[in-house]
Amino acid sequence: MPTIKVEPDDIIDRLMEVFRTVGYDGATLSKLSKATGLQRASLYHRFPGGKKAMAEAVLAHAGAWLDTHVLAPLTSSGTPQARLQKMAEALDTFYVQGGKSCLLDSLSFGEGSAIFHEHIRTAFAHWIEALAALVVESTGCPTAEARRRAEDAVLSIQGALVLARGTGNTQPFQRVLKHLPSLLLPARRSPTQRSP
Amino acid sequence: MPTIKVEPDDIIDRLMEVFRTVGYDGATLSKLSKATGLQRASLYHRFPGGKKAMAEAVLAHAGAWLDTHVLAPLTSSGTPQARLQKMAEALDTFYVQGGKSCLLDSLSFGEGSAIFHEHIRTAFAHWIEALAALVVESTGCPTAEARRRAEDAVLSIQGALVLARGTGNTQPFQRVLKHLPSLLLPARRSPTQRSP
DNA sequence: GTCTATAGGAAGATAGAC
DNA sequence: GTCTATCTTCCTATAGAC
Repeated sequence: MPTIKVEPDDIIDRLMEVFRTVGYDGATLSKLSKATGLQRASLYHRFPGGKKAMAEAVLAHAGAWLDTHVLAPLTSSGTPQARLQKMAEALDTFYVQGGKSCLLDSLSFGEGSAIFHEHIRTAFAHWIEALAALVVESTGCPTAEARRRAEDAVLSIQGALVLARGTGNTQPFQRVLKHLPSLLLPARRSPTQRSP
Repeated sequence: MPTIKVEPDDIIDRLMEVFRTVGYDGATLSKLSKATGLQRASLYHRFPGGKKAMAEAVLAHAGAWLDTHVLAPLTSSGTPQARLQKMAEALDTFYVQGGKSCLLDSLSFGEGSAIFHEHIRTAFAHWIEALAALVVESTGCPTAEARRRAEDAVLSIQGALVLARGTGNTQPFQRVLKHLPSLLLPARRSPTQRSP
Protein backbone atom coordinates (compact mmCIF):
# COMPACT_ATOMS: atom_id res chain seq x y z
CA MET A 1 0.00 0.00 0.00
CA PRO A 2 2.92 2.42 0.20
CA THR A 3 3.31 2.33 -3.58
CA ILE A 4 2.48 5.69 -5.06
CA LYS A 5 -0.92 5.53 -6.68
CA VAL A 6 -1.13 7.32 -9.98
CA GLU A 7 -4.31 9.38 -9.73
CA PRO A 8 -6.90 7.50 -11.74
CA ASP A 9 -9.05 10.62 -11.89
CA ASP A 10 -6.49 12.28 -14.11
CA ILE A 11 -6.70 9.34 -16.47
CA ILE A 12 -10.49 9.44 -16.42
CA ASP A 13 -10.51 13.15 -17.15
CA ARG A 14 -8.26 12.70 -20.13
CA LEU A 15 -10.32 9.81 -21.43
CA MET A 16 -13.48 11.88 -20.99
CA GLU A 17 -11.97 14.70 -23.00
CA VAL A 18 -11.54 12.30 -25.92
CA PHE A 19 -14.99 10.69 -25.71
CA ARG A 20 -16.86 13.98 -25.43
CA THR A 21 -14.95 15.46 -28.37
CA VAL A 22 -14.99 12.64 -30.91
CA GLY A 23 -17.73 10.31 -29.63
CA TYR A 24 -17.47 6.58 -28.99
CA ASP A 25 -16.73 5.42 -32.52
CA GLY A 26 -14.21 8.19 -33.04
CA ALA A 27 -12.36 7.40 -29.84
CA THR A 28 -9.69 5.06 -31.11
CA LEU A 29 -7.23 3.33 -28.80
CA SER A 30 -4.52 5.42 -30.44
CA LYS A 31 -6.22 8.67 -29.41
CA LEU A 32 -6.98 7.38 -25.92
CA SER A 33 -3.37 6.26 -25.60
CA LYS A 34 -2.01 9.60 -26.75
CA ALA A 35 -4.38 11.56 -24.51
CA THR A 36 -3.45 9.64 -21.39
CA GLY A 37 0.22 9.12 -22.12
CA LEU A 38 -0.26 5.41 -21.56
CA GLN A 39 0.37 2.71 -24.14
CA ARG A 40 -2.53 0.61 -25.34
CA ALA A 41 -1.50 -2.35 -23.19
CA SER A 42 -1.35 -0.16 -20.08
CA LEU A 43 -4.88 1.04 -20.73
CA TYR A 44 -5.97 -2.60 -20.97
CA HIS A 45 -4.28 -3.28 -17.66
CA ARG A 46 -6.39 -0.59 -16.00
CA PHE A 47 -9.51 -1.33 -18.02
CA PRO A 48 -9.59 -5.06 -18.83
CA GLY A 49 -12.91 -4.50 -20.58
CA GLY A 50 -11.20 -2.35 -23.19
CA LYS A 51 -12.66 0.71 -24.83
CA LYS A 52 -16.18 -0.06 -23.66
CA ALA A 53 -14.99 -0.24 -20.05
CA MET A 54 -13.13 3.06 -20.44
CA ALA A 55 -16.25 4.80 -21.69
CA GLU A 56 -18.29 3.25 -18.88
CA ALA A 57 -15.78 4.51 -16.33
CA VAL A 58 -15.97 7.96 -17.86
CA LEU A 59 -19.75 7.89 -17.82
CA ALA A 60 -19.78 6.72 -14.20
CA HIS A 61 -17.37 9.50 -13.30
CA ALA A 62 -19.59 12.05 -15.02
CA GLY A 63 -22.63 10.57 -13.30
CA ALA A 64 -21.01 10.98 -9.91
CA TRP A 65 -20.12 14.53 -10.85
CA LEU A 66 -23.75 15.18 -11.81
CA ASP A 67 -24.91 13.82 -8.45
CA THR A 68 -22.48 15.96 -6.50
CA HIS A 69 -22.49 19.22 -8.40
CA VAL A 70 -25.94 19.35 -9.96
CA LEU A 71 -28.43 17.07 -8.20
CA ALA A 72 -27.18 17.67 -4.66
CA PRO A 73 -27.27 21.48 -4.92
CA LEU A 74 -30.79 21.31 -6.33
CA THR A 75 -32.04 19.46 -3.25
CA SER A 76 -29.99 21.43 -0.74
CA SER A 77 -31.20 24.19 1.53
CA GLY A 78 -31.21 27.76 0.34
CA THR A 79 -33.44 29.74 -1.94
CA PRO A 80 -34.44 28.18 -5.28
CA GLN A 81 -32.53 30.95 -7.04
CA ALA A 82 -29.40 30.16 -5.06
CA ARG A 83 -29.69 26.46 -5.83
CA LEU A 84 -30.10 27.10 -9.54
CA GLN A 85 -27.15 29.45 -9.36
CA LYS A 86 -25.02 26.63 -7.92
CA MET A 87 -26.08 24.33 -10.72
CA ALA A 88 -25.39 26.96 -13.36
CA GLU A 89 -21.89 27.57 -12.02
CA ALA A 90 -21.17 23.85 -11.99
CA LEU A 91 -22.41 23.43 -15.56
CA ASP A 92 -20.38 26.42 -16.69
CA THR A 93 -17.27 24.75 -15.29
CA PHE A 94 -18.05 21.27 -16.58
CA TYR A 95 -18.79 22.42 -20.11
CA VAL A 96 -15.93 24.94 -20.01
CA GLN A 97 -18.10 28.00 -20.69
CA GLY A 98 -19.95 26.09 -23.41
CA GLY A 99 -16.85 25.10 -25.34
CA LYS A 100 -17.03 21.37 -24.59
CA SER A 101 -19.69 18.89 -25.58
CA CYS A 102 -21.88 16.73 -23.37
CA LEU A 103 -21.17 13.01 -23.12
CA LEU A 104 -24.91 12.34 -23.20
CA ASP A 105 -24.83 13.72 -26.73
CA SER A 106 -21.50 12.41 -28.01
CA LEU A 107 -22.03 8.87 -26.69
CA SER A 108 -25.51 8.55 -28.14
CA PHE A 109 -24.35 8.10 -31.72
CA GLY A 110 -23.18 4.91 -33.37
CA GLU A 111 -22.08 1.94 -31.36
CA GLY A 112 -22.30 3.93 -28.15
CA SER A 113 -26.03 4.42 -28.52
CA ALA A 114 -26.79 0.78 -27.88
CA ILE A 115 -24.19 0.31 -25.15
CA PHE A 116 -24.96 3.39 -23.08
CA HIS A 117 -28.59 4.08 -23.86
CA GLU A 118 -29.87 3.02 -20.46
CA HIS A 119 -27.21 5.02 -18.64
CA ILE A 120 -27.91 8.11 -20.74
CA ARG A 121 -31.65 7.71 -20.31
CA THR A 122 -31.44 7.58 -16.51
CA ALA A 123 -29.00 10.48 -16.37
CA PHE A 124 -31.46 12.68 -18.25
CA ALA A 125 -34.34 11.36 -16.14
CA HIS A 126 -32.65 12.11 -12.82
CA TRP A 127 -31.64 15.57 -13.95
CA ILE A 128 -35.14 16.43 -15.15
CA GLU A 129 -36.77 14.97 -12.05
CA ALA A 130 -34.54 16.98 -9.73
CA LEU A 131 -35.32 20.19 -11.60
CA ALA A 132 -39.05 19.43 -11.68
CA ALA A 133 -39.05 18.76 -7.94
CA LEU A 134 -37.42 22.13 -7.36
CA VAL A 135 -40.03 23.83 -9.51
CA VAL A 136 -42.91 22.16 -7.70
CA GLU A 137 -41.44 22.94 -4.29
CA SER A 138 -40.74 26.56 -5.18
CA THR A 139 -43.77 27.52 -7.22
CA GLY A 140 -46.38 24.98 -6.27
CA CYS A 141 -47.27 24.57 -9.91
CA PRO A 142 -48.69 21.26 -11.18
CA THR A 143 -46.20 18.45 -11.64
CA ALA A 144 -46.93 18.20 -15.37
CA GLU A 145 -46.10 21.87 -15.85
CA ALA A 146 -43.02 21.57 -13.65
CA ARG A 147 -41.83 18.63 -15.70
CA ARG A 148 -42.28 20.59 -18.94
CA ARG A 149 -40.21 23.44 -17.59
CA ALA A 150 -37.51 21.06 -16.38
CA GLU A 151 -37.39 19.40 -19.80
CA ASP A 152 -37.13 22.82 -21.41
CA ALA A 153 -34.22 23.70 -19.17
CA VAL A 154 -32.24 20.54 -19.95
CA LEU A 155 -33.11 20.76 -23.63
CA SER A 156 -31.95 24.36 -23.78
CA ILE A 157 -28.63 23.50 -22.21
CA GLN A 158 -28.07 20.62 -24.61
CA GLY A 159 -29.14 22.65 -27.62
CA ALA A 160 -26.88 25.52 -26.64
CA LEU A 161 -23.94 23.11 -26.53
CA VAL A 162 -24.82 21.77 -29.99
CA LEU A 163 -25.04 25.32 -31.30
CA ALA A 164 -21.76 26.28 -29.69
CA ARG A 165 -19.99 23.30 -31.21
CA GLY A 166 -21.48 24.05 -34.61
CA THR A 167 -20.95 27.79 -34.70
CA GLY A 168 -18.15 28.45 -32.23
CA ASN A 169 -20.43 30.94 -30.48
CA THR A 170 -20.86 30.25 -26.78
CA GLN A 171 -23.02 33.28 -26.01
CA PRO A 172 -26.30 31.35 -26.30
CA PHE A 173 -25.01 28.87 -23.73
CA GLN A 174 -24.17 31.69 -21.33
CA ARG A 175 -27.57 33.22 -21.91
CA VAL A 176 -29.34 29.92 -21.26
CA LEU A 177 -27.51 29.49 -17.95
CA LYS A 178 -28.34 33.03 -16.94
CA HIS A 179 -32.02 32.68 -17.73
CA LEU A 180 -32.58 29.34 -16.01
CA PRO A 181 -34.35 31.01 -13.06
CA SER A 182 -36.77 32.91 -15.29
CA LEU A 183 -37.40 29.76 -17.31
CA LEU A 184 -38.05 27.51 -14.32
CA LEU A 185 -39.48 29.95 -11.77
CA PRO A 186 -41.46 32.56 -13.73
CA ALA A 187 -43.27 35.06 -11.57
CA ARG A 188 -46.72 34.73 -13.07
CA ARG A 189 -48.77 33.54 -16.07
CA SER A 190 -48.63 29.93 -17.15
CA PRO A 191 -46.14 29.56 -20.03
CA THR A 192 -48.47 27.06 -21.70
CA GLN A 193 -50.94 29.86 -22.36
CA ARG A 194 -49.94 32.27 -25.05
CA SER A 195 -51.41 35.63 -25.96
CA PRO A 196 -54.00 36.05 -28.73
CA MET B 1 -29.44 9.30 -72.52
CA PRO B 2 -32.22 6.72 -72.76
CA THR B 3 -30.52 4.60 -70.10
CA ILE B 4 -32.66 4.39 -67.01
CA LYS B 5 -31.20 6.58 -64.32
CA VAL B 6 -31.28 5.06 -60.90
CA GLU B 7 -32.59 7.83 -58.66
CA PRO B 8 -29.58 9.23 -56.86
CA ASP B 9 -31.85 10.87 -54.31
CA ASP B 10 -32.82 7.47 -52.97
CA ILE B 11 -29.15 6.68 -52.48
CA ILE B 12 -28.54 10.01 -50.79
CA ASP B 13 -31.49 9.49 -48.47
CA ARG B 14 -30.19 6.11 -47.41
CA LEU B 15 -26.69 7.46 -46.90
CA MET B 16 -28.11 10.32 -44.84
CA GLU B 17 -29.97 7.89 -42.63
CA VAL B 18 -26.66 6.25 -41.75
CA PHE B 19 -24.70 9.46 -41.16
CA ARG B 20 -27.37 11.04 -38.98
CA THR B 21 -27.70 7.89 -36.87
CA VAL B 22 -24.10 6.88 -36.29
CA GLY B 23 -22.10 10.01 -37.16
CA TYR B 24 -19.17 10.28 -39.54
CA ASP B 25 -16.72 8.02 -37.73
CA GLY B 26 -19.40 5.40 -37.13
CA ALA B 27 -20.49 5.37 -40.76
CA THR B 28 -18.37 2.53 -42.12
CA LEU B 29 -18.38 1.55 -45.77
CA SER B 30 -20.01 -1.70 -44.71
CA LYS B 31 -22.97 0.12 -43.18
CA LEU B 32 -23.24 2.50 -46.12
CA SER B 33 -23.11 -0.44 -48.50
CA LYS B 34 -25.79 -2.36 -46.61
CA ALA B 35 -28.03 0.71 -46.33
CA THR B 36 -27.91 1.48 -50.04
CA GLY B 37 -27.85 -2.06 -51.37
CA LEU B 38 -24.73 -1.19 -53.35
CA GLN B 39 -21.37 -2.85 -52.95
CA ARG B 40 -18.44 -0.79 -51.73
CA ALA B 41 -16.95 -0.54 -55.23
CA SER B 42 -20.26 0.71 -56.62
CA LEU B 43 -20.34 3.45 -54.02
CA TYR B 44 -16.83 4.46 -55.06
CA HIS B 45 -18.01 4.57 -58.66
CA ARG B 46 -20.71 7.10 -57.72
CA PHE B 47 -18.57 8.91 -55.17
CA PRO B 48 -14.92 8.77 -56.28
CA GLY B 49 -14.02 10.82 -53.23
CA GLY B 50 -15.06 7.98 -50.96
CA LYS B 51 -16.76 8.33 -47.62
CA LYS B 52 -15.97 12.02 -47.32
CA ALA B 53 -17.61 12.71 -50.69
CA MET B 54 -20.67 10.73 -49.63
CA ALA B 55 -21.07 12.78 -46.48
CA GLU B 56 -20.56 15.99 -48.47
CA ALA B 57 -23.27 14.96 -50.91
CA VAL B 58 -25.58 14.19 -48.01
CA LEU B 59 -24.84 17.54 -46.40
CA ALA B 60 -25.40 19.36 -49.70
CA HIS B 61 -28.69 17.52 -50.12
CA ALA B 62 -29.76 18.51 -46.62
CA GLY B 63 -28.66 22.07 -47.29
CA ALA B 64 -30.83 22.23 -50.39
CA TRP B 65 -33.69 20.81 -48.38
CA LEU B 66 -33.17 23.48 -45.74
CA ASP B 67 -33.25 26.19 -48.41
CA THR B 68 -36.44 24.85 -49.95
CA HIS B 69 -38.46 23.78 -46.95
CA VAL B 70 -37.25 26.07 -44.18
CA LEU B 71 -35.58 29.21 -45.50
CA ALA B 72 -37.90 29.76 -48.47
CA PRO B 73 -41.12 29.51 -46.42
CA LEU B 74 -39.69 31.93 -43.87
CA THR B 75 -39.22 34.59 -46.54
CA SER B 76 -42.43 33.85 -48.41
CA SER B 77 -45.65 35.84 -48.30
CA GLY B 78 -48.26 35.10 -45.68
CA THR B 79 -48.58 35.84 -42.01
CA PRO B 80 -45.54 35.22 -39.79
CA GLN B 81 -47.54 32.57 -37.97
CA ALA B 82 -48.28 30.80 -41.23
CA ARG B 83 -44.65 30.89 -42.29
CA LEU B 84 -43.48 29.47 -38.98
CA GLN B 85 -46.17 26.83 -39.30
CA LYS B 86 -44.73 25.79 -42.67
CA MET B 87 -41.27 25.52 -41.18
CA ALA B 88 -42.52 23.52 -38.22
CA GLU B 89 -44.29 21.06 -40.50
CA ALA B 90 -41.18 20.64 -42.60
CA LEU B 91 -39.01 20.06 -39.53
CA ASP B 92 -41.49 17.58 -38.15
CA THR B 93 -41.22 15.60 -41.38
CA PHE B 94 -37.45 15.88 -41.73
CA TYR B 95 -36.77 14.77 -38.16
CA VAL B 96 -39.55 12.17 -38.28
CA GLN B 97 -41.51 13.59 -35.37
CA GLY B 98 -38.32 14.02 -33.39
CA GLY B 99 -37.17 10.43 -33.77
CA LYS B 100 -34.19 11.16 -36.02
CA SER B 101 -31.08 13.18 -35.28
CA CYS B 102 -29.76 16.27 -37.01
CA LEU B 103 -26.73 16.00 -39.30
CA LEU B 104 -25.42 19.26 -37.89
CA ASP B 105 -25.09 17.44 -34.59
CA SER B 106 -23.97 13.98 -35.71
CA LEU B 107 -21.37 15.26 -38.17
CA SER B 108 -19.81 17.65 -35.67
CA PHE B 109 -18.04 14.95 -33.68
CA GLY B 110 -14.74 13.31 -34.46
CA GLU B 111 -13.23 13.45 -37.90
CA GLY B 112 -16.34 15.08 -39.31
CA SER B 113 -15.92 18.14 -37.14
CA ALA B 114 -12.86 19.30 -39.02
CA ILE B 115 -14.15 18.35 -42.47
CA PHE B 116 -17.61 19.85 -42.22
CA HIS B 117 -17.21 22.64 -39.70
CA GLU B 118 -17.55 25.42 -42.22
CA HIS B 119 -20.59 23.86 -43.84
CA ILE B 120 -22.24 23.30 -40.47
CA ARG B 121 -21.42 26.81 -39.33
CA THR B 122 -23.00 28.44 -42.36
CA ALA B 123 -26.08 26.21 -42.17
CA PHE B 124 -26.71 27.34 -38.60
CA ALA B 125 -25.97 30.94 -39.56
CA HIS B 126 -28.42 31.00 -42.47
CA TRP B 127 -31.13 29.37 -40.41
CA ILE B 128 -30.72 31.83 -37.55
CA GLU B 129 -30.51 34.82 -39.87
CA ALA B 130 -33.70 33.85 -41.68
CA LEU B 131 -35.55 33.46 -38.39
CA ALA B 132 -34.17 36.73 -37.04
CA ALA B 133 -35.25 38.55 -40.20
CA LEU B 134 -38.75 37.20 -39.76
CA VAL B 135 -38.82 38.37 -36.16
CA VAL B 136 -37.65 41.86 -37.07
CA GLU B 137 -40.10 42.13 -39.93
CA SER B 138 -43.01 40.88 -37.85
CA THR B 139 -42.41 42.53 -34.51
CA GLY B 140 -40.13 45.42 -35.28
CA CYS B 141 -37.98 44.50 -32.31
CA PRO B 142 -34.26 45.34 -32.27
CA THR B 143 -32.04 43.09 -34.34
CA ALA B 144 -30.03 41.98 -31.32
CA GLU B 145 -33.18 40.83 -29.58
CA ALA B 146 -34.46 39.17 -32.76
CA ARG B 147 -31.20 37.32 -33.12
CA ARG B 148 -31.40 36.06 -29.53
CA ARG B 149 -34.87 34.73 -30.11
CA ALA B 150 -33.79 33.07 -33.35
CA GLU B 151 -30.85 31.43 -31.59
CA ASP B 152 -33.18 30.25 -28.86
CA ALA B 153 -35.49 28.70 -31.44
CA VAL B 154 -32.73 26.78 -33.22
CA LEU B 155 -31.13 25.79 -29.95
CA SER B 156 -34.44 24.49 -28.63
CA ILE B 157 -34.98 22.36 -31.70
CA GLN B 158 -31.49 20.91 -31.48
CA GLY B 159 -31.76 20.29 -27.75
CA ALA B 160 -35.12 18.61 -28.15
CA LEU B 161 -33.58 16.22 -30.67
CA VAL B 162 -30.72 15.43 -28.29
CA LEU B 163 -33.21 14.80 -25.50
CA ALA B 164 -35.38 12.63 -27.73
CA ARG B 165 -32.41 10.52 -28.77
CA GLY B 166 -31.28 10.16 -25.17
CA THR B 167 -34.62 9.44 -23.56
CA GLY B 168 -36.82 8.12 -26.34
CA ASN B 169 -39.36 10.82 -25.50
CA THR B 170 -40.30 12.98 -28.45
CA GLN B 171 -42.91 15.07 -26.63
CA PRO B 172 -40.48 17.93 -25.88
CA PHE B 173 -39.68 18.15 -29.59
CA GLN B 174 -43.37 18.39 -30.45
CA ARG B 175 -43.83 21.02 -27.77
CA VAL B 176 -40.91 23.07 -29.06
CA LEU B 177 -42.32 23.07 -32.58
CA LYS B 178 -45.75 24.05 -31.30
CA HIS B 179 -44.42 26.94 -29.25
CA LEU B 180 -42.14 28.44 -31.90
CA PRO B 181 -44.59 31.30 -32.57
CA SER B 182 -44.83 32.25 -28.91
CA LEU B 183 -41.05 32.02 -28.57
CA LEU B 184 -40.30 34.15 -31.63
CA LEU B 185 -43.29 36.47 -31.80
CA PRO B 186 -44.36 37.12 -28.20
CA ALA B 187 -47.19 39.65 -27.86
CA ARG B 188 -45.55 41.98 -25.40
CA ARG B 189 -42.82 42.43 -22.78
CA SER B 190 -39.17 41.97 -23.69
CA PRO B 191 -38.03 38.44 -22.67
CA THR B 192 -34.68 39.88 -21.58
CA GLN B 193 -36.40 41.60 -18.70
CA ARG B 194 -37.51 39.31 -15.93
CA SER B 195 -39.79 39.99 -13.02
CA PRO B 196 -38.45 40.94 -9.56
C1' DG C 1 -22.78 0.71 -63.51
C1' DT C 2 -22.35 -3.31 -60.80
C1' DC C 3 -19.87 -6.87 -59.15
C1' DT C 4 -15.81 -10.15 -56.83
C1' DA C 5 -11.33 -10.05 -55.21
C1' DT C 6 -7.72 -8.01 -52.91
C1' DA C 7 -4.29 -4.68 -51.48
C1' DG C 8 -2.55 -2.00 -47.56
C1' DG C 9 -3.25 -0.17 -43.29
C1' DA C 10 -5.48 0.82 -38.84
C1' DA C 11 -8.65 -0.96 -35.64
C1' DG C 12 -9.34 -3.49 -30.92
C1' DA C 13 -7.22 -6.71 -28.10
C1' DT C 14 -3.54 -9.99 -26.05
C1' DA C 15 1.18 -12.21 -24.70
C1' DG C 16 4.89 -11.86 -22.21
C1' DA C 17 9.41 -9.35 -20.99
C1' DC C 18 10.94 -6.10 -17.54
C1' DG D 1 2.21 -1.24 -13.85
C1' DT D 2 4.37 -0.22 -18.06
C1' DC D 3 6.29 -1.51 -22.05
C1' DT D 4 7.30 -3.82 -27.13
C1' DA D 5 5.70 -7.06 -30.21
C1' DT D 6 2.09 -9.43 -32.27
C1' DC D 7 -2.61 -11.40 -33.52
C1' DT D 8 -6.97 -11.04 -35.79
C1' DT D 9 -10.43 -8.44 -37.59
C1' DC D 10 -12.22 -4.70 -39.86
C1' DC D 11 -11.38 -0.51 -42.26
C1' DT D 12 -10.86 2.46 -46.68
C1' DA D 13 -9.76 2.15 -51.20
C1' DT D 14 -8.52 0.05 -55.81
C1' DA D 15 -8.14 -3.37 -59.83
C1' DG D 16 -10.34 -5.47 -63.20
C1' DA D 17 -14.06 -8.87 -64.93
C1' DC D 18 -18.73 -8.63 -66.74
